[in-house]
Amino acid sequence: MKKHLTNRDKQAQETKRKLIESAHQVFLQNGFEKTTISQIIKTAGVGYGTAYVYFKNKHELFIAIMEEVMQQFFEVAHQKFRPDTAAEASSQIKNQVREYMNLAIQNRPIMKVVNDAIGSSDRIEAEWENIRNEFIRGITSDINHSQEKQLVNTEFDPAITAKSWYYMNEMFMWQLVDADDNHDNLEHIVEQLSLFYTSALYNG
Amino acid sequence: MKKHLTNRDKQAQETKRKLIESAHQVFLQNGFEKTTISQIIKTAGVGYGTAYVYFKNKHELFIAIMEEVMQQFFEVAHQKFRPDTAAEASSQIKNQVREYMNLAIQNRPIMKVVNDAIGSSDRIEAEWENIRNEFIRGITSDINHSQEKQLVNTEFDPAITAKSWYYMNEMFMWQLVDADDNHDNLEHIVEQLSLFYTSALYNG
DNA sequence: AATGTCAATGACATAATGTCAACGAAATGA
DNA sequence: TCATTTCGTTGACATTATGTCATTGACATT
Repeated sequence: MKKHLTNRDKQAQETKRKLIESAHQVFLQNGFEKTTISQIIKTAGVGYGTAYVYFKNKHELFIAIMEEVMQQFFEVAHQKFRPDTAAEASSQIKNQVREYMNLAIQNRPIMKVVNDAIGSSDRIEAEWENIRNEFIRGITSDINHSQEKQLVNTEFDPAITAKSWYYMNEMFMWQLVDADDNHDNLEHIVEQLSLFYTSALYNG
Repeated sequence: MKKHLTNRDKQAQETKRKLIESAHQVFLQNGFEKTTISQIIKTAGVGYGTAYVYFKNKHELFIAIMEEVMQQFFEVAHQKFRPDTAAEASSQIKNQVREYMNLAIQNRPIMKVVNDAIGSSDRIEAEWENIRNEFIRGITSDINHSQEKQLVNTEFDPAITAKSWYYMNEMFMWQLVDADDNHDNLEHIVEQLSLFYTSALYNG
């Protein structure tokens, strides 16, 4: 049974911190694939085996780095919206899309690496899948409520419609992350995506 | 200057064919990542270096295998539709979606590997990007025509709308490829996707 | 002070890639 | 027919990365 943090414990924490920080730096510089454990431990100034004391492999190390951004996405995902009119829906949807895209753009460097990493590792892809499902769950619930309020036609299957809508957004998000010149057309994309969605569900 | 195929040439052709065939088999069995050159050449019964005579690396070898399926997708992509009424549009869209999904399902084993491979290789991703762009180009042109015929509101940006619509479809396609139990709900998905799209664009 | 614990280490075994000098059978031509 | 050239084929090699593990020694405990 341990009571207080010993110096040894602090030292260990510090080593882990150095590893994460160095990994972050190296991942941003070289991308996911090209980054090696050797580069990371060299930057951190620790021995090779040390990395494996704290992380099972490169993927787990990267997931530790992803966590911060992931958290931000979860927060956006949890913002439910409960419009009472079609006009309200339109405006709220537009805001949520804008937040989602801005979040990605503001974290562009790390999001680029995340994009790499998703392709390279089932483990990391599963991690992103969590975010995706969180969004889809939220949207599904939103559609259900809108249907109960007679704002949306009940012939729409909430789960499938939610997926469709989320996928549209995610693909554009990755595209914004990739490109470097999207400050001008971001708002246009937000408008068009929202128009598509609200035209389908909240008109008619 | 060569005139006729020498025996040597035929032998070389045969070696290349054996490599492609063996690679196909091994890729289906082990997926893209886990397949190694050693496994392929062992199955083909040729020497290690031989693989590198015909293919720069594993990726290029896989692209040779993808080509057949790619061709089929290009064919579906090139089917333009030019509806004169909203009802016609709805029915034609539904058919095209169904064809796209069926094509993927019928080639499920290799499409699973393609999905792996896209994540693992920029070269292969670029190859798939060609198909994607071909679809998007076609859809964009379709929307333009529908707008000229006053079937679709001109506030829709054809390029962005086309991308949104295509992305929706592609994501569901990959999902159908992944899962094994989609014979029952395929038609439901087709209905819902088409409903989403036609509700947004062709209703008013 | 003696003993136990555990963070840290780097050499090793393993595995995959891409290259290349050399082999030898087929093609050429005299 | 035989000598010479061409070129498809080969596997050993150098290279590079991964994950493991026995060992070490500084720190904690008694």
